[in-house]
Amino acid sequence: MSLDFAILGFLSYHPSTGYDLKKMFDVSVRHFWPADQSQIYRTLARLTEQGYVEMEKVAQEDRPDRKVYHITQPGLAALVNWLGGPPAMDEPRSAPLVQVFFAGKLSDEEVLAKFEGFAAMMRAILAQYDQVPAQIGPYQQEVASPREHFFWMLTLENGIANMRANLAWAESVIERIKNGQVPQA
Amino acid sequence: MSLDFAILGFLSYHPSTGYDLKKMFDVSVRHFWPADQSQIYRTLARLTEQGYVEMEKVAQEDRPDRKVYHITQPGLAALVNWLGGPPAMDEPRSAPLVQVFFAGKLSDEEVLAKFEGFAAMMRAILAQYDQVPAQIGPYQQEVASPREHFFWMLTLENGIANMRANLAWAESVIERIKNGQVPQA
DNA sequence: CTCCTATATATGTTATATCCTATATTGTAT
DNA sequence: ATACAATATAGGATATAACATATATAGGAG
Repeated sequence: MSLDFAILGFLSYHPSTGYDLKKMFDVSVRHFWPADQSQIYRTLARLTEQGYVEMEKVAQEDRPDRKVYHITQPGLAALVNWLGGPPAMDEPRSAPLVQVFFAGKLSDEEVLAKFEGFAAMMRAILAQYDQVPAQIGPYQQEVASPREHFFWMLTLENGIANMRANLAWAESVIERIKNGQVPQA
Repeated sequence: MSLDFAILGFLSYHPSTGYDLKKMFDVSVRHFWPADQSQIYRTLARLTEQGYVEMEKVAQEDRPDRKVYHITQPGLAALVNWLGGPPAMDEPRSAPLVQVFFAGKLSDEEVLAKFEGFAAMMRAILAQYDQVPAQIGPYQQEVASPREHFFWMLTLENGIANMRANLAWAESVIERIKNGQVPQA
């Protein structure tokens, strides 16, 4: 469902092709809503059926025709309705936490390696976040007002805040393992 | 995939029925890996085909037979292999952040209401977390060593740390809205 | 006396998502 | 000379999940 609205959101900035949308996804919302290329095309087809978007073929020499999608009035209404509606709730799914939950099965050495792996992953993600502003820079000028940009940056702030909390947690666990504060079986 | 290992993990404590598993899920890992009842039964069927679990029918008077599943040697090996393997990575999906990303379409009043909704949700989740230790208490005695209990509590710690970071973020946004620090269109 | 909850399992349908592959052409790098 | 990346779209297969419903019985609340 959120994919539908994310696509409508991007189309509300300006008309785009599936290919364009994929690129925009990959530099912006991918960090909290990754989208497969084939999924974008299929969703575009469905949104067309629902009357939320319309398509115009733009012929090109040499390359396949571009199918440029634009949002319709009902589409814009649906988008604003969802945005202004109740806060979206989602069931969190975290495979890493499942590993932690049952990590008592492992030895202290294995657990230490696991948490050091987590910490490394989290640092890598924080490093990726650092590059986001530069990546969305081009789109910012082309597409967004300062107001829109502000909200884009809020999602980044949220990602950073969460990842820092996760890293601090992982580091505290590493400390406890090293200090022998983990109960033995 | 994680559901498979979560089920194997619980069965590694002691044999259980699908019904038992559902109850254990709902008081423990639900906060980071919710599982549908029908999904548990289907996964149990698949794990049986794979030879990771085996089932024994226990006849009961008056009620349907219990199908008690226990983990096999290959199942335990697969579990430990996954736990000790590379850190599980998962693509995060956050519908609320999609709403934030496109929230520039809304008025300041609507945005304020939205973030106050978020903050209320987060406080409710933190309140739920407070009750988790009491909920898993019974299982703790019956099933887990202090070592296992330690790792259970680590997942709770992680949830609390993340949710506090989220709440601080939401509150800081609310402040900025109230102080007129949000750029206008 | 009726309704709800608990115990216990299972299927059908739909939605969603992932992965792989196919098609077609141009430009760039090795 | 050849391979790879970019532009552009799309379908098949598979996996996962969500939601509703079905079966069957006992016990307690109102």
